[in-house]
Amino acid sequence: MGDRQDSQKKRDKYSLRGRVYERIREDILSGRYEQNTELKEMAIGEELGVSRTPVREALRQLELEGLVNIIPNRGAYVNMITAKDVQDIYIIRSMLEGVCARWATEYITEEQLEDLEETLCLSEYHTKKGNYEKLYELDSLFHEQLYRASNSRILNHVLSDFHDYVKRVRKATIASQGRSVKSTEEHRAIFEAVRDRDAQKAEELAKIHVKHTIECIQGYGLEKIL
Amino acid sequence: MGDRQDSQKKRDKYSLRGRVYERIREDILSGRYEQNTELKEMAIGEELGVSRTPVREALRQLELEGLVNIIPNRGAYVNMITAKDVQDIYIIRSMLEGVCARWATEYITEEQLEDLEETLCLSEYHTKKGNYEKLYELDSLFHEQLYRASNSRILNHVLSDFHDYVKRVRKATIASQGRSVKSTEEHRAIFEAVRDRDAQKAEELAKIHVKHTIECIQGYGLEKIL
DNA sequence: CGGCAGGTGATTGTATACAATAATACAAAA
DNA sequence: TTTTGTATTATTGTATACAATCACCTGCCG
Repeated sequence: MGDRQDSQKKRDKYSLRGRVYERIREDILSGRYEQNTELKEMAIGEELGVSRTPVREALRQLELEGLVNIIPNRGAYVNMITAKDVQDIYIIRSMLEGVCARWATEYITEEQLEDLEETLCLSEYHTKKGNYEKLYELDSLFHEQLYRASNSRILNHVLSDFHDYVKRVRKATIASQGRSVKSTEEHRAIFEAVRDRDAQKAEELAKIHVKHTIECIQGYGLEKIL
Repeated sequence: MGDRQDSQKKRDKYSLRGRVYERIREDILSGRYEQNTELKEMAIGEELGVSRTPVREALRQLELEGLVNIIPNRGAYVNMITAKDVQDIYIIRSMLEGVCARWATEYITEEQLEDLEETLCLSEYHTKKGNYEKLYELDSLFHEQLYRASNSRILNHVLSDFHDYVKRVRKATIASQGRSVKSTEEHRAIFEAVRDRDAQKAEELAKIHVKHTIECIQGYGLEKIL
C-alpha cells in the first residue's frame, strides 16, 4: 500500500521497461540521486535484475521529459528539478489549474462529481486525523480527478506531469497541520463552485489554491526540501 | 533547406534513434499517417534501413509525448492531434506565451534582443516578398528565441512542445497574405514591449497575438487542415 | 617537467537471437 | 450455424553479441 500514484496514467507498470522507468523516475523525483549522477545502463540493469534493453528505453523516455540528460556515446545524467523550476511550475500551474477548473464546470459529469465529493469526504476525514500519507494520496487524487473532468487530453497531460514533478514539495507542504486543513477547505470550495457550475468562481479559487501553496512553500524554505 | 525545426532542441539528430524519432514524429504531426495506424517495428525499421532497436526506443519516446499509443504485447498506434486538442493548445498557449513575454522582459539579454530583432527584420523582409516557407521558419524562430529569453527551462519545454504540435496549423495560417502581415506586425509590437521592459504590455500583446491566430484558424476551418 | 600519441578498458549504439504473447485460421463439436 | 479449442503465425518483449566511441592511463619525446 502507499505506492498509488499513477491512477489514470496508462504507464505500463507490468513490462520490465515500465517498471524500470517508474523506478528511475521515482528515484529522481524523490531526490535519491544527486544532480548529474551518471546513470549507467549496466549498473541499473544489474540492480533491477534486467538487461540493458529495458533500461535504455526507460532512459530515453526520461530524457524526453527533461529528467535525464543524454550525451551521445557518453551516458545519461540525472537532471534534477531546481528550486526555480519548482517556482515556475507553480506559477504556470496556478494558471492552468484555473482553466482546468473552468473547463471542468462545463464538462464534468454527475458521476465524476460524485467521485470528487467522495475524495473530498475522505480528505476531510483524514485531515482531522492528521494522516498525512493518506492525505497526500487524496490530494493527488482530487487534482487528477479534476484534470480528467476538464475533458482536455492536453491539459490533463501537462498538469499531470507538473503534478508529478513537484511531488516532493507537495508531500512536504501537506505534512504541515496548518496547510493541510486550509488545503482541504479550498478543495471543498473548488468542488462546490464546479458543482454549481460557477466557472468564474471555480477558476479563481483554483488559481488561489495553487498560489497559497506557493506561499506556503516559500515560507517553509524550498532549500530544505530540494 | 526547410528542415530547420529543432534549433535549440537537444534532440540528437545524429544517432539512428534520433533520426527515427524525428522521422516518425514528423510523419505523425504532418498528417502522413491516419489515426490509429499501426506502427510495426520491423516495417519501419526496414523502411529506414535500421534494426528494430532504435525504432523501439523512438516509439517509446513518442508514447510519452502522447503521439503514439502503445498497447503492451500488441503494438504501437498513431494518436493524432485532434481539432479539440489544437483549440486547447492555443488557449493554453495564449496564457503561456503571455507569461513567457512577461518573463522575457525581465531576463532577456542585450544579445538575445539583437538576435530577436534580426529575426524580426528578416520576417518583415520575407513578409513583403510573400515567401511563406521562409516566413514559417522565421515565425518559429521568433517564438523559440522568446521562449529561451524567458529564462525558464520549464516554460521553454512546454511551449516548444506545443509549438511543434500545432506545426501544421501554423504552416497553414502563415500561408495567407492577411495573417502573415498582421502576425509580423504583432511580433514587432511584442519585441518593442520586451525591449522597453514593459512587462504588462508584452504579456498582453503576446496573449492577443495567439488569440488572433485562433480566430484566423477558426475562420479558415480547422477540418481542412487536419 | 610537460605535452602529446597511442593503447586499453569501459560504456554506449546497434543488430540480432530467442522467448513470450496475442491474433488468425481452421476444424471439430454442439 | 455457431461456438470453442487448437495450431500456426506474426509481433512484441527481452537478452545478448558485436561495433563504435570515448575516457583514461602510460610512456615517449621535446
